[in-house]
Amino acid sequence: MTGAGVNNGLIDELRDRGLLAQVSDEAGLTDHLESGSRTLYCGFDPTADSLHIGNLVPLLTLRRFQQHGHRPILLLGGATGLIGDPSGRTDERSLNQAEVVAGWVEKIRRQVEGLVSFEGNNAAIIENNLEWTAEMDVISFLRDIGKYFSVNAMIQRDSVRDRLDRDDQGISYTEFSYMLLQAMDYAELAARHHCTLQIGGSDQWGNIVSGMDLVRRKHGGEAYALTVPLITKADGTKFGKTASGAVWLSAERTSPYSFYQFWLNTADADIEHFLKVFTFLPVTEIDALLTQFREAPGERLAQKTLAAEVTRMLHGEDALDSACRITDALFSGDIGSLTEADLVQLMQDGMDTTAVDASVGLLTLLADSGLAPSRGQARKLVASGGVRINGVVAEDPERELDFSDALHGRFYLVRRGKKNWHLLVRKSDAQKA
RNA sequence: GGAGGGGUUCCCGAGUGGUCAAAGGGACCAGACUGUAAAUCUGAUGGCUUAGCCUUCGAAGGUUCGAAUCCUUCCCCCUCCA
Repeated sequence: MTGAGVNNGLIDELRDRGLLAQVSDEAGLTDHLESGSRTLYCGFDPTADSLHIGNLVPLLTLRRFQQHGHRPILLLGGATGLIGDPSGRTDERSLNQAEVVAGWVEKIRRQVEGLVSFEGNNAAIIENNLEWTAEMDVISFLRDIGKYFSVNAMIQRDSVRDRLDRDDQGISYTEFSYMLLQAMDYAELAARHHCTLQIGGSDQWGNIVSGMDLVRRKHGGEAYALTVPLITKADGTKFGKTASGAVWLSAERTSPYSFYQFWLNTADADIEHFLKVFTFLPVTEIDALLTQFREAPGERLAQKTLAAEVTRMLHGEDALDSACRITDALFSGDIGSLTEADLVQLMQDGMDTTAVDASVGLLTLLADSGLAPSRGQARKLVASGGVRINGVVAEDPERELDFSDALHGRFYLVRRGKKNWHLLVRKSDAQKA
């Protein structure tokens, strides 16, 4: 990764992995990439304090470019995040406070730092577009940037036209201007770092092309655009969502265990696709793995490999170990074999935990822990046999959990359905642990 | 501006005075089967101190023993004409 040599065949590899949605000039870009170490960028707007797994696709694509000898720039949208990208949105966004967005930028910065290398000749760079937009005055913006854009062309963009065509939604001038800001980023990075390629999700095509045009017009420079597909699932449901919401990259929002479980639950129909997109295993190795997997699908070797690879990459070896440990403990079916240390470990490894002083009613616990939406629902859940305490189906909804029959005298492992767990621990011991 | 149509529980959508916490479908949840998969089958899906009670059908009032259903005003959406 640190070498000067540039590997060829990157574009072909991206295509093999299903990572190529659109390219502005494939032959030209291929030559460009194979004739030297280039600089490319991808922008990430802070819309929350963490990125989610949808962002992983362009993020890992940057990493692939870096492995092929190119220099990636991670552009954090400290400015664009204040405006709101209309792409793919059917409604106007509400604006976030500037201080809040600035805080998000910092958190996201720390997140992306682990995914690309900052060593060597093609060390990654992190930029924040607030740097060159915050001080810009309106007149300069309109004269130096705005002059290059035709409103006639802008309103033809899908992201804008979708909103203009709607009867119930318009688009504000604020969001309409978004593509100018993004285009300006490309031009700025071209000037600062000789950046010649912007990548992004396929919904970004319009914005990226705008930037490419601006670079060419303003600087007469070389500029390319490439997008990766939005990830879809074979069953048509939205990728990246679970019952408890989006899957985040931050360990605070989505624990490494939950993250591991998300990948482990990948459908057979999606597994090849996901292995190619989300791991760095060579395609030949993935093919061999799939052959083995298809001989014994029940072993779910492919899912386990995917989950391990991605979890290790994002959260590290230790987090992967603990995720595997929790998984083994919970799904081996033998709760009674867990040692006290194992249970303490579960708690430390991020399992949802409630600590109480003495005793708590089962319904109250189910409702308060979020395992059930309400006491009434909890009651029905118990009636349908969907709740287990320490591995045993709970039959009495009025049951009091008073630790008389707790694991090691202080733990209750409560399970809803197959995959939803909650740990109840006696409070004095929770502090000690 | 004129003429019509409409806003129902997470979504779509039935319901035109009591038998309505509201058909049906989807989604989601649980159970069975399985591989912590898919498909399939079964059940559940407003809240609660759950054989009962309380709160919901755009909003606020009103009629009535009783309203999602009738009346009044208001808000919002759609279609056609100008």
